[in-house]
Amino acid sequence: MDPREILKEHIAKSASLTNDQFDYFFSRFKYQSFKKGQIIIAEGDKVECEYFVLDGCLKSFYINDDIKMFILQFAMPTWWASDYNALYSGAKATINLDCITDAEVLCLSNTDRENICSEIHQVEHFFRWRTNKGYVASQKRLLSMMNNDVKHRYEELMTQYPALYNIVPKQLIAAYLGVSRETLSRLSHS
Amino acid sequence: MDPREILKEHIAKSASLTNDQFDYFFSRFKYQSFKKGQIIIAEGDKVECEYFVLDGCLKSFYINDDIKMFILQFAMPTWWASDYNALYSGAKATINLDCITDAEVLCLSNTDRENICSEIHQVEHFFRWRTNKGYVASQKRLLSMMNNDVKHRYEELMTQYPALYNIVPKQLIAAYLGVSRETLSRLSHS
DNA sequence: ATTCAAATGTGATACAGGTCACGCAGCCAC
DNA sequence: GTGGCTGCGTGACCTGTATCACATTTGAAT
Repeated sequence: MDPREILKEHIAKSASLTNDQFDYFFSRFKYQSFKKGQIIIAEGDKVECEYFVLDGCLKSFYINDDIKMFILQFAMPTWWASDYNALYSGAKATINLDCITDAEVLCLSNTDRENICSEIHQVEHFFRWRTNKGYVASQKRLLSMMNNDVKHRYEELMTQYPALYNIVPKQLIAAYLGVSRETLSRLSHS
Repeated sequence: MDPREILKEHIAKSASLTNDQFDYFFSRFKYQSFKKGQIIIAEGDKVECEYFVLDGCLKSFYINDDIKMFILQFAMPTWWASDYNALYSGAKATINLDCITDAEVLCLSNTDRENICSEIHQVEHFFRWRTNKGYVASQKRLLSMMNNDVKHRYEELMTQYPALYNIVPKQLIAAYLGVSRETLSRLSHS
């Protein structure tokens, strides 16, 4: 399916745009493709864009002072990713974004998003709903982190996103669950 | 300061409404006051509203099967609170909301919010930005949970919201940080 | 002022998960 | 092929935090 159709179908789930409105909206996106391992946003960068995944898998993550990685999000097709704190506030990136597999994305700048949001009410509606969903998901994950043990969280993740099992190295799954790779390994084999 | 002015000032930070628009917006809110300990949303309830805090302090929390409490949010004046998952999806509440102190709130129904959002573009803009901020804050807290130890998280919380120290029992602070009250107690005294 | 319940402090013990160390298997480059 | 890199499994040991138990303080209600 071509990028235009993927985005159109995605938007249609929560907002109704006329064809002209959608064309205008779509024209603000820039198609980009990346190779496995390529870095899209690095800590310290100025962040100008957010990314809509068409194909492949990205990860957004934080690296702490002990060089330990914590994964915020695996971004699969039709997911959005960026360092939203940096994007909205204009601060330098603290979050990294890179490619777990080869990937194709549509890229939308913060400026363009804000402009379209104020020009087209339904586009603003769409972004409100998208962020709502993200907010609710983030709270759920926070609760799960506090409430459930590693095994439970692992099974939860695998049930919800079975595709990850084949695509994503176990190390990264561990970094998402917030445990060491050793502990995760011991879980699966006992 | 009266409720109308508190809300007006709050909105003005991220959206510009005409006086007429604001009057219409404000007219959708219902003033309510609660006593310390009163329950606003209980698990299993149908959730119709979200709440804008004028005065006092609320907490939203989850109780797991072992009857352990996890606090999602302390809601201070000008903060919003509800079980947003239930509110948006129509599902029964899984989150509870109650009053740590006597409290005054403005209550807005989901239906009214959606109607005003579609009637007044700037109101939709406001709610998009509010949720953005919540989303970013929630991600920050998730990272802090994964990355920092209890002591660090405690100091972070006290630095950011020193008012909590006097208002909120330590037990509840522990439930927010995701540790036992005993561990938190030992921290402060060593 | 007295009483009772809730909140807090503190000791002893148990255990999940972290850390360090090592070995092995797969895979790409040359 | 062979060297080197990355990912994965596993053993031994250590540490932070939970849990249970009980003492003490605080604060609200009468």
